[in-house]
Amino acid sequence: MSISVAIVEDNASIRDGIARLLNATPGFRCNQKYASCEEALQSIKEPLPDIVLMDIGFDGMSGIEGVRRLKQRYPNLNVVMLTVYDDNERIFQSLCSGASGYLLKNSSPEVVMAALTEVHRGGAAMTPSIAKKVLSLFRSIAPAQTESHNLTKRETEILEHLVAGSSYKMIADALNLSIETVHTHIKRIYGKLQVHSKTEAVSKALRQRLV
Amino acid sequence: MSISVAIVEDNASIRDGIARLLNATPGFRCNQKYASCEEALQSIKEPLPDIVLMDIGFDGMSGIEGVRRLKQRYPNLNVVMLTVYDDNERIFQSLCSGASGYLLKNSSPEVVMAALTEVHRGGAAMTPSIAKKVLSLFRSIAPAQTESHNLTKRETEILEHLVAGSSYKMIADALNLSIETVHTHIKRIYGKLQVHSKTEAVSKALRQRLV
DNA sequence: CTCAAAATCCCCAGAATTGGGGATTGTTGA
DNA sequence: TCAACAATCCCCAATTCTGGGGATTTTGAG
Repeated sequence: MSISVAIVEDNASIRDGIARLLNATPGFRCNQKYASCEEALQSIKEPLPDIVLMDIGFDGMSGIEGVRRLKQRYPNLNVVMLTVYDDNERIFQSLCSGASGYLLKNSSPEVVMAALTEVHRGGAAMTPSIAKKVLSLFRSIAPAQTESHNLTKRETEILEHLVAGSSYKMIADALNLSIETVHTHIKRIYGKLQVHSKTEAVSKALRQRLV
Repeated sequence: MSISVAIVEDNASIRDGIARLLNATPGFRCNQKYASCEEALQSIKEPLPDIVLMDIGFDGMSGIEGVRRLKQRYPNLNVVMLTVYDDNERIFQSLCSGASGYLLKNSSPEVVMAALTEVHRGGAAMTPSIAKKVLSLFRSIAPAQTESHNLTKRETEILEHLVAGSSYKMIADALNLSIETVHTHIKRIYGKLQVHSKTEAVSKALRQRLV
């Protein structure tokens, strides 16, 4: 079965060009074309396309807002941005809104096709220059280095349950332990993390990526 | 001028295989091979290679620590990880340590060569499955989401104190409120976040970047 | 001004958490 | 082999939370 692609792009000649290209390429097909996000949000429905190719620069709703709403309605839908913008803000917003890829319009048709194939396989695709910026953004927002608290396996396991919001009793049931054992483990966790409550432990665990 | 590549890889046959492959490919050359990070850090010097291909799984210093030190000494050096590991933690640490790419060892030689070319051009390279994880990590550490559970200002403030690990009493003292007021606010927060304990609230707050 | 929402405060009772104490059984590395 | 450590379980008392009820005062938008 070929990969079905929907296009959201306001420029008619670009839109039709891509559609023609897709339909002329074995393994791809395109039978959904939209000139705006509003139109796409209104008209798109089951059966969903495998991938939506989304422009960003629209007059009305931006492509970024479009991705957000599409992903909200169809969380498993793959959306790939195809745009001329390569500024950090748009990249950042697009990816945070759930885009599975970010391609520049100067990419060759082969690169775009390859990217669509990869996304369809469950991967993500970015042109190298975008990837570079993503890594740079990544580092800029990365949290502080995690220090080691050498928690034991059991302690880590219990900490995960704490993060999930479980009570002593729920943890005991889930792990087939007595509540007192859970109590003991948690006391040790508190000692190692230097905290005095579940909330502090959860906060520290999440912030320092212990779980 | 061809792209010069240094290899850091403990398995001799893999190491030599990649070197031979590079030297047999027009546009590439490899005349620096190291079996450990220690060796690489000691022996590598001007003129630097264009790219270092770095394994992760070493007996001594890990490849991640290796990248960190290499980038510390030569900030402009491009390091690309080439490894079998695809867990979030190693990916995260590698990229934060300054790697310009992350490839899996099951990648075809063509893909590796293409990636090296892109990195040499100033881009970054990841296999699609890694890119997917990077985007997922990216979202998980991204700053504040505007999407909210419409907590009021006071409620958000109190939620922050909960995340900091404060008890009702500590919050009351910090904000000059009665404990009962704190109690009331927290009850409302629980309702809005759909949780039933401080731990759950903290976990949700941190995961959804509400604070 | 007026009304709804936000913010403040109070009581109660059952449940949960915290921090002490202690103990036993395996496992494991020196 | 033996000490260190992980993992398991128990008791107690003080404190803290949680989930129900209320209630009043401020504040902000229309």
